Amino acid sequence: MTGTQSPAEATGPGPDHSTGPGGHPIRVLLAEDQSMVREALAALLGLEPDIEVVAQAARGDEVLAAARAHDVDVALLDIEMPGRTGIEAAAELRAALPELKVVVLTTFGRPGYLRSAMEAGAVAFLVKDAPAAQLADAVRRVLAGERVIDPTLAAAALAEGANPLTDREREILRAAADGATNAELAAALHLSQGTVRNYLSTAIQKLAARNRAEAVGIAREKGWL
Amino acid sequence: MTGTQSPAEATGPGPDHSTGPGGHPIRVLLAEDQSMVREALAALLGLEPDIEVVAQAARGDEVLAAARAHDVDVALLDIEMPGRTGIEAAAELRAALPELKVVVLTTFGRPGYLRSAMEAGAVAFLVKDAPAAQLADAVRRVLAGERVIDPTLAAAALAEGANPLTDREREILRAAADGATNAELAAALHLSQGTVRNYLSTAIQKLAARNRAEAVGIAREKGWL
DNA sequence: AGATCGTGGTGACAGATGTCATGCGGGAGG
DNA sequence: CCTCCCGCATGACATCTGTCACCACGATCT
Repeated sequence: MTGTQSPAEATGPGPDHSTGPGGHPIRVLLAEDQSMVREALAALLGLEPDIEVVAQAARGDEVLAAARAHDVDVALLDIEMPGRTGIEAAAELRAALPELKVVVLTTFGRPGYLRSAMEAGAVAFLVKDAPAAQLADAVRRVLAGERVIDPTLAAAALAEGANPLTDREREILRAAADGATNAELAAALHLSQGTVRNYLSTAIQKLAARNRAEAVGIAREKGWL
Repeated sequence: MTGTQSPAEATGPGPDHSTGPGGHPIRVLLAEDQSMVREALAALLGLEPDIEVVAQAARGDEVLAAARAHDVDVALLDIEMPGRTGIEAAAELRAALPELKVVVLTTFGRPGYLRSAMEAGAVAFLVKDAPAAQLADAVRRVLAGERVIDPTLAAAALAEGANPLTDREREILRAAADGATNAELAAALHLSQGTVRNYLSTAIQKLAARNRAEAVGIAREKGWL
């Protein structure tokens, strides 16, 4: 199925070839920090006659400007990016360009991510280990007004329930993630050591962990960090 | 801000690297667990007239069989894969098919990974946030007998020095990574609790960490885990 | 033969961590 | 109004963790 020609550059002068649903090719913004992956995805989408990658971003904080500059129909956002996460960028896009359809694309199918993405205004959520064909498919479907979400993940997200951690607990757990001691956490967050230990203790119990390290692992896995 | 210049393509008056050993297109095996990324990379390589992706693998333990079945010239291996890491798969390939050129491709430019990859017989080491053009380029160059390594990373790998941890220390640190307690580690590894603590203590000191959590983080970052 | 190193162990000790009871003040909601 | 919950704090207590000294065996190297 890789019998296509046209090695034209993705960001190059787009000749109007075959038409998409709206009459013009679908204009896509692709945001992903790893260039090799980003350009590979662009190549993949470039094989579709009705899709055109008109802009690329390597950082979350470049997304909004790029979307504005290129009159984009659909934005494909990776979550893990420097500058701003794809989720934050999605929220920004929704505020500034409500017409734009946002697809969140991620390595980790964490239920908490799905939840946050939907709350940030995304209309599709794809994991990178889904078949590649789903990517172009999702682009077309969101433009048609559909939402695209892996049903398994959706079920998992509902089953998990919401994040049980309070803001403070999450903040402290995040700060503790890289091995800081209680004293350092207390200093960094302007709290007493006892308070830090209390928050950590309740977080550990809420997550059914046996110590802070496991708590960090669980929270991370569920996308609650 | 990846200013990729020199998009020189194979049709130009360059060196004679437009075909594989027998005059046929270069036969490539692509191993990467995330289908979307794998198929996207395949699409990218498919744009090159002298390269053909003849086999794909989604798991490390499928690599050898796939390479054998398709008479492959170059194997492109991701490191993080289920079943077997790309590094382990590289060692396996060198033992079974010494002619085959192995390119290791990874998300994380950890010096320890580079070192392990080279020891496992890889002849090229690419990070996924390098420009996409380097991928096809590396494939051609390894087939021509060159080694392809990012000089910055090579310098970092030399500067880091070798992994200071003994086998046992690494094993215990790895087991401790997800929050197990000393008692659990002792039980799992058939050691006494005191021994576990001794090993952990020396590992913490070797890595200049302040506790096991930080030690795990440092070891992971350097690719020593 | 002696020195070194990795592995495995013990005992002791200080300090870090996790738990619990308890207190206070403020905001949200019945 | 009163209660519940969150943020913040303290003190006390038990356990876990990290460090240190010291021992023993086998392999390796000089």
